[in-house]
Amino acid sequence: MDFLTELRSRLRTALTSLTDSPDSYVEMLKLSQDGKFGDFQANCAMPLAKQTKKAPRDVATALIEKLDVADLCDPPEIAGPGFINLRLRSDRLAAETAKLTKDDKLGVAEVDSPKTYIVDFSSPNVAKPMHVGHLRSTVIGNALCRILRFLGHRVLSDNHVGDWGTQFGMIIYGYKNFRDDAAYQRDPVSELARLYRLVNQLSDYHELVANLPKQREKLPLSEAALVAARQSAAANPADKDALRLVKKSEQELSDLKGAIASAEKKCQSIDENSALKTLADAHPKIGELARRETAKLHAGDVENKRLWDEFVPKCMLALESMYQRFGITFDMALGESWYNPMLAGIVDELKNQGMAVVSEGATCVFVEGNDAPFIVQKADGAFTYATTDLATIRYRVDTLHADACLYVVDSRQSEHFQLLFATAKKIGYDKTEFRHVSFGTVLGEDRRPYKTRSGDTIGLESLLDEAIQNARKIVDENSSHLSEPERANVSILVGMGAIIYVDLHHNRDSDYVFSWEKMLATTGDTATYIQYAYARVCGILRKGDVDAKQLRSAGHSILLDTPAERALALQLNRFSNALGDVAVDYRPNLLTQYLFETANSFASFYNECPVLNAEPDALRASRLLLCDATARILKQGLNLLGIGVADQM
RNA sequence: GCGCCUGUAGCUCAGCUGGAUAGAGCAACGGAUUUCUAAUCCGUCGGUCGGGGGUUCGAAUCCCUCCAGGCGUACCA
Repeated sequence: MDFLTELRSRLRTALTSLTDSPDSYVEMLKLSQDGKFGDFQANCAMPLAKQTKKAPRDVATALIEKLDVADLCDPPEIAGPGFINLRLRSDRLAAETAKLTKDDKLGVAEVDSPKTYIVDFSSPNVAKPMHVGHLRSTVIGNALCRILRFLGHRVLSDNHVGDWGTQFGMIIYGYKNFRDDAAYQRDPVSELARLYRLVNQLSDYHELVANLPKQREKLPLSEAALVAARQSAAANPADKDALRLVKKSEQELSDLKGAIASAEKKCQSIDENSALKTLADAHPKIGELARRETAKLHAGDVENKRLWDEFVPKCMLALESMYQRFGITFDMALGESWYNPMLAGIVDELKNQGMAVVSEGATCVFVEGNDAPFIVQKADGAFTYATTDLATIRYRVDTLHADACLYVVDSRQSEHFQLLFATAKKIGYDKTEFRHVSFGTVLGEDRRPYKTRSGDTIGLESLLDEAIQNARKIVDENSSHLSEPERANVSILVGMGAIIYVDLHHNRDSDYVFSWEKMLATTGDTATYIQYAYARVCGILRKGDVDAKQLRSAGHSILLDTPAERALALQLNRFSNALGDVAVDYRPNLLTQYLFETANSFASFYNECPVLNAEPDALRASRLLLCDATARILKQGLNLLGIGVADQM
């Protein structure tokens, strides 16, 4: 039973005579932060006392009188300034735990009013191989889908792949000019990726070469500005603004120097490579020409459309193999191209309604409070991802009847989503929950975005391979009792689990530092720890030759006479609540935390309470039931995160 | 310039719709195994929650301000 939710509902009833707005007070009933304060604590008497100008302890006393929890808790106690401490009755906790051990859904009730969620995640660019930057979106989005679905919602996962943008023009241009037919026959996707990188690099080169003189001209100006700022600050040491100006000038100068150095380095790498240099010289307008290929594709050019039709399925197939490794399937993968036919209509509508105006040649929506425009059509007539995203909203709400649309996307795009949602609301989509489920960057040990030493982004494929290889070493050290195929299987589970868990266990808002050492640590708060706990439970059930189905249906009672058993039982009953917490603000880290605590409770129990040798039989049966329920919750919980388990490891 | 985010133990991070002595993991140190997997458990050490003001009976949490860092900011997505 979800005791927290039940107790809150009881508290709500008790509060009705004391306040008209019980909601915020009900929330103040939470898990105790310390076992000596009982299992739950209600902190609402103090603020309520302030409102009514009474003594907090008197309010607490009055509240307790109204609070009907005698069937659930020992008599409530008032402590300190007016905390109400609640401790569950052991008989009730035991009875509810017994019920949970027999429940297929492990005490998780389906939500009263299911919603239709569209979860937009992963969304790689088909032109480029997936890299570490796609990891978080993929992993967080998948976890949210599974959790919301388990709670009883209708969930549609959508891979909104980038298959229509500027990058496609680069591929087409590269294919027409630089392709290696043999390589394309052998491995089309790698060849296309190579062509993309090449065109991108050459086009960058020309842009940098064109801009370098301007930047170099700025250098003396920036230096002079710094000197002037320093002089002014020296003349007025107390002037804070002057000091600030010095810092700012220093920053700007250093940024400028950095930009020039980085540009020079990039140009140099081309200049020194005669083959690349020859190509660069032969294609001086490559950037513009690639953009033109995109425009032709969008305009329906037969040849480009044919190439697009040829490339996209190959790319999608390659992506598919990646998702298979994660065990992810999408309900749909409607890429940008799918919305193409609707874009002109969207812009027309915005114009007709007077919401979009032409500014500096581009068609824009201006949202109050934002200086930057939301550009729905560029000066050259091309549509942008803003247009596509509006069309997507229209489809998701009008056709798919979404109650909520989640976008699991990098936090750097927050401004885009703010404008997108504001615009959607303006055109009438004001009943749907739109939510940018944002997340931070994966950093390297140097606190810069995670890259290889040479500065390339790290491919996801090789990252996963490396994780599994590293896991294999650990498995070999620890599991001499397993056969070769078993070890290989466990290595995959441990390696993949490590990557997924590390990502999910951080608060999604924060950046995190990627570290192999921490991730694959065999101790502490890791996937491995939880997987191991699961395997240990399985070991007990296997060794005892326990028929789980029979065990569950035999009608055994649960006995909770030791602290370890009681703590574990309480923890098992929290599963439902933990999942609910995830759904409130789309935070999977609350589930990783719960699972770690559960595995931890089990480990203590395991240490203190013998199971197979327990006597009498009633105690043995009770402990076996706790083991079985623990295993099921750990397995189900990890499964909701996209992480697998093995019975032995 | 404007906007968003971040700053918590030596390290990596939770906690942030205000509540009791600020929590984990790692690292360090000390214990536990004739008993179901020691990839384990128990304990110790460790923090003026970036600084300063304010609101409050009560602030890591809310407000103001300063400092430090990251990101975004008109035709890439």
